[in-house]
Amino acid sequence: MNAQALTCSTCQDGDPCAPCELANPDDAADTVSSRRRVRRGEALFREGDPCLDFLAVRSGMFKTVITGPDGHEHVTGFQLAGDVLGLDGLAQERHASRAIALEDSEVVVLPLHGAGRRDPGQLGRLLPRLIGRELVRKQKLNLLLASMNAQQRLASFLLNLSRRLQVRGYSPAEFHLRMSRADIGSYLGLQLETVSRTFSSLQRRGLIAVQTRHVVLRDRAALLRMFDEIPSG
Amino acid sequence: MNAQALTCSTCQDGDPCAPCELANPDDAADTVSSRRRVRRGEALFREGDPCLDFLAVRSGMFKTVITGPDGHEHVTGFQLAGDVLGLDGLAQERHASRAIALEDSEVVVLPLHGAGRRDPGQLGRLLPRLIGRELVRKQKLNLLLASMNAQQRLASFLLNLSRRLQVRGYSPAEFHLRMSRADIGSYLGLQLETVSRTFSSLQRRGLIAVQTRHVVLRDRAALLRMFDEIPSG
DNA sequence: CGTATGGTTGACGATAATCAAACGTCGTGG
DNA sequence: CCACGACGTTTGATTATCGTCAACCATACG
Repeated sequence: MNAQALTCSTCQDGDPCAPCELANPDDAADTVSSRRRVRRGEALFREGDPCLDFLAVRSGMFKTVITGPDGHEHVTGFQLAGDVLGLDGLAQERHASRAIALEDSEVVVLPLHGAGRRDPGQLGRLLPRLIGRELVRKQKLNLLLASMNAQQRLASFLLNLSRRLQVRGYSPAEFHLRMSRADIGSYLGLQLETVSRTFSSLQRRGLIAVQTRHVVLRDRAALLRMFDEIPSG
Repeated sequence: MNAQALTCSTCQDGDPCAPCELANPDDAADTVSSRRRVRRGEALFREGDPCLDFLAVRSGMFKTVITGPDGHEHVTGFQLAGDVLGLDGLAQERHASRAIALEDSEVVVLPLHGAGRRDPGQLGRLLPRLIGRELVRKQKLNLLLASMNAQQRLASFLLNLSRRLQVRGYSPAEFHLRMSRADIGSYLGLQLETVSRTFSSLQRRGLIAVQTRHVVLRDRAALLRMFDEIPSG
């Protein structure tokens, strides 16, 4: 009944909520151990790599990918500047996913066991909260994958991206997609052709304007209304 | 290419992996603050409830549920004895989901800020690992929801449940489902009719035997082989 | 005994997957 | 500079899977 219960202050719509994790990645760690540049297409880490620290995106954008039992690849998320990467590595102290830069990017390495356990620092205190958010987000993505149609999924994706860009000071109405249709499809559980068709459909209906990777959100209200459907129960 | 990279030692198949979290919930906390009994159908906590501690199942079984933007409910997981509940509440110090007992159950309350921050105790040191696992599990569920068909989803579900029961000393080949077809469907992103049909189909093929909620896994190898499909790429 | 809840099965239709072709863009090398 | 090839995108035609609607059964419970 109470749909609001699940939405945080910046998240009134029905999509996986991912606001800026760390306002300024540099501030988060007491000691920024190091930085690293990653070129477009390169992997920041891979499945099985030891995970002794984790990473915050300073600039650029990443996708995280896991490999299914049949060898098929699946995109589990997209990370913008300020987002934290590699939290799933906490389970085994080995990364469970692969992170690939979608453009030339820079990351900050945040040591997990930094200054010892006595003072976990800002970061240590933040950690449960960060992971909690990640968990909530994945849960919402589960909901999306389990119960939404193609249009709702794509609308959700665009609104989510829009909000995250807005938080970072970019235009929420007009932006450039850094990922391919195949990446979006993998993330949303759709084939790339379906993603393309759904883009076209939303454009015909006047809700957005698309030209390959350039997107304009024309009717945000209508996009939000796509989640008001009558409950099937 | 390397599908093994994602599977832990007790998890060779392609399903969301959820082994026993805490061998003995009583041991985990330095001080078990309290216990609580919950009757079948009752909620242990609800969305928005303050989340100051979290909970481990001592006996029985739970389902966790979130509510979508359209008011539609979605099952996010099932928790057996030893599993931890309420980790998604760490994000906001308020629960993001609702936990409902599928049978008369008992839980242990584990204080988050127990004996102060100086010594977080076993539990404190375990926490990142626990949440990490949860994250990995949700990620695998995402993969399932995004890329598997009905038969694979149900097979995955049954194999997962089987392994978790085995770890707890029950028969991995024959068990009783505590949740309804609707619950399974919600969890797997299928309609309850499809769940029912898929059960029947697996039975016709000789892979399982089902009678309402009683399940026998007849051909585990064949169930596992369902994930060897040729990658579509 | 009757009602309610949950499960099975059938018929049908809709949505998205698949297969296929054509087009645009970008980067490289002739 | 232009030509070529690789890659990504769009669109069409067709198919398959799953969702929807509906009827019917089984079991549990008051």
